[in-house]
Amino acid sequence: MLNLKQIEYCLEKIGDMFPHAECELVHSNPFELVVAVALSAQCTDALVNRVTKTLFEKYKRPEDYLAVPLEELQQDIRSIGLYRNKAKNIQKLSKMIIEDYGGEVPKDRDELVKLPGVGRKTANVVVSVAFGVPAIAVDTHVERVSKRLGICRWKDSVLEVEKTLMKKVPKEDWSVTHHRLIFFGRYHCKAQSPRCAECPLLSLCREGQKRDKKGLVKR
DNA sequence: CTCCCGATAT
DNA sequence: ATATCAGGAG
Repeated sequence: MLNLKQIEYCLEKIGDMFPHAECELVHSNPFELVVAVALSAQCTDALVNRVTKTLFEKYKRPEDYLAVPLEELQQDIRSIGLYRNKAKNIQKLSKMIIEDYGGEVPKDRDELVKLPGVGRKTANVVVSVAFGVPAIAVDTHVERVSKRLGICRWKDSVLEVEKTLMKKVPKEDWSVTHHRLIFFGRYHCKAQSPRCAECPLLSLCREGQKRDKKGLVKR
């Protein structure tokens, strides 16, 4: 496990690698962001953006998602995967935003979580990106990177990973750090072939010690 | 824990 | 062929 100094060193180096890390889900208002993040579960941002490019031309407001049959919305997002659950969630969430929140996306995370298809991770992304509230959304990348480096323990739940990061990182840096960890995981410390040979953190990375130059686990 | 699921990289 | 992708719900 890394101590605070080592964690700060890691985050500084990652910041050098990805100084401009930010949300890559294309959106132009909070409602579009909610939809985009809800669609992004177990799917790449690139694929979500490909679909929302046309989706957001057809569906502007929550009412628009309720104006079509479920099957039509399913087809419109089919290439995303998990499309039956996601289509149902988006219609229900649209209905709730109209009926319970006056047509506006709630700015409170505990309210966002009440929306179907919106869990803690998605809610953290929305408050952070759309409303500027400090938050650390722990997705697959943040979890993997934190565990490989030794910022947290392998057995930790995503909630425990989030708590650890919130404790180790100053609150004003939560959102930037969160995006930098995502970029580091997405483009460098990748799940299948991490680029350990060109990693400035190799010497203190416990997972890196177990891997060869190609980032493959040694036998 | 399982299920949902198509697209893409390896 | 298999692993992975800005997870969430039952």
